[in-house]
Amino acid sequence: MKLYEQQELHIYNSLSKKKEKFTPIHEGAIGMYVCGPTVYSNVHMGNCRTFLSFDLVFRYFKHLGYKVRYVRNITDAGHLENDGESGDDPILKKARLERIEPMEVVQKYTVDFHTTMEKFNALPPSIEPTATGHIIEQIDIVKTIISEGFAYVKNGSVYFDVVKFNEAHDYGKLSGRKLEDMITNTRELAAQSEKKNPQDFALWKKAEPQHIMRWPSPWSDGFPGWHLECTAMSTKYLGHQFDIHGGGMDLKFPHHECEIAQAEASNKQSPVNVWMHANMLTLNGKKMSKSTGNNILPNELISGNNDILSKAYPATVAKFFMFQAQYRSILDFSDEALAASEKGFYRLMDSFRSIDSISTSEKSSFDVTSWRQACYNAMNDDFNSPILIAHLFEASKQINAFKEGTESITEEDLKLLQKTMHDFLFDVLGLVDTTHETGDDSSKLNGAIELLIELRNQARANKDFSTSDRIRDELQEVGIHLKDGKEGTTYSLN
RNA sequence: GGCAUCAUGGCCGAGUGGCUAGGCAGAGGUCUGCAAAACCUUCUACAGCGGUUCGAAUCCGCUUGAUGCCUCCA
Repeated sequence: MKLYEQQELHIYNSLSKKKEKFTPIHEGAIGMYVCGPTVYSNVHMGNCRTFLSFDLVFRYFKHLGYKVRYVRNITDAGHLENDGESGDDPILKKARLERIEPMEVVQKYTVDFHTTMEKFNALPPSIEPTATGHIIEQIDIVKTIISEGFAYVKNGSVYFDVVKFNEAHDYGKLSGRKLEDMITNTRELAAQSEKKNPQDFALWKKAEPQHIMRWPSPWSDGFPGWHLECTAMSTKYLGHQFDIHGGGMDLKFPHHECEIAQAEASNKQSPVNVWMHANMLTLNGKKMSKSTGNNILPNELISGNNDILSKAYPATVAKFFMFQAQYRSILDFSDEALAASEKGFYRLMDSFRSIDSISTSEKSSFDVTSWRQACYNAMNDDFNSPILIAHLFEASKQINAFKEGTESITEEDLKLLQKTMHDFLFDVLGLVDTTHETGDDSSKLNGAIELLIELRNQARANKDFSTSDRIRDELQEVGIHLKDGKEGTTYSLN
């Protein structure tokens, strides 16, 4: 029996604005699409939060025993800085700036994205398609939408006719907007427009002569509109209708609204059962943003080389910090909050590691089975990782009590406790126990410190406290902290 | 301006119509040669004003404030 048959998962659906019981279209298998990055600059922590939120979702599905096809695209063309009217492609802009090929820009930041995701111990998706690799599929969809009567050609560009679409469909159902309101509240158009209505969006754009990213099409040499790639690639790899589509909250409108319109116009059916939106990571109370510069990069976090944080933090600590908030809540990134999470994280890891030293009893005074189900209940309730983490801390407290002997546990229960903690800490949350990373160098260091600890303890036994304190204090100065416990002295770095 | 969302204790953050969230910090204690660490115990709450209800921080309305989207961003 698969785990998912025992656990009832509920997911908040942005489309219905409710938590719904989750049932995949095909039993035991899930198709999930998540909007990936536009690769014209380094991903910042805000971008990472979204991808880590969906990494949690992916990991939990897998943990439950589902077969998951997780598609996350790389946008390497077609994403204009405004509305597909007169804007620049940020990739082209960057290429001009750095005097390199657009595809060199794409390559550079795709690699950065991948190494960053690895640092956060995020699993790679099952398929990671690129927009430029699916031009033919995108052209096909444009053709279909034109033949269905929901798009028009103007000067070699093709636009989606939102007003026409809205006559038979509901444009705005995802983001809770009404087309009439949008038309009423339209801002003044700055330039002459090829569009019938400002709400229309580009499916295909004719390239200006200097625009070097271009592909032939029936309408012009040009490039696809931004919203189109996700429709093309999700349809190709997941079908006309699939289980989950995710992305950042900021993509809800217009991007995801347009995706729905494109899919309904070309396939005559709503493409996605459950829409999930991860909320923003803010800095100084404002959304992290590439364009305004209000952001912090993963490397700046890990190296400590930044003006925002007082010290360097491991990637996994930042991940733990983010999972202490639910993915649908806005989370503010601050030194104070991160430091608080870091202490808790190490405490949790320490207690997990100490499970091995617990001696077991005939009887358990702690109900491991119901605690374990409480952990699942937390995740089953729309991936509520903060509640899950609260339960893990509760286990941590119990572990200490087992060691003290104030509570007891059987061998069988202890094994279940250990397995459950391991499953959630490492498989589901995808955390990394940084204190376990020891190479050859550190084992040499370890030997040296062990010797100093021994010398210090001898001095203490001889009541030669000036020597013992000197060892302790001078090690402290170089960043080695000695900790005297009941079972001897241990140490921690920095 | 339009449409949304949110407002919880010193800080970060869950949750809920009546029952302890959790973490960090603070306070007290255990341990210790001292200190640190570790562990135990513990205080402070639900923006304001009305309403519904036996009962609301939780539901409804208004006010105030913040944020997001409406133009590129996860």
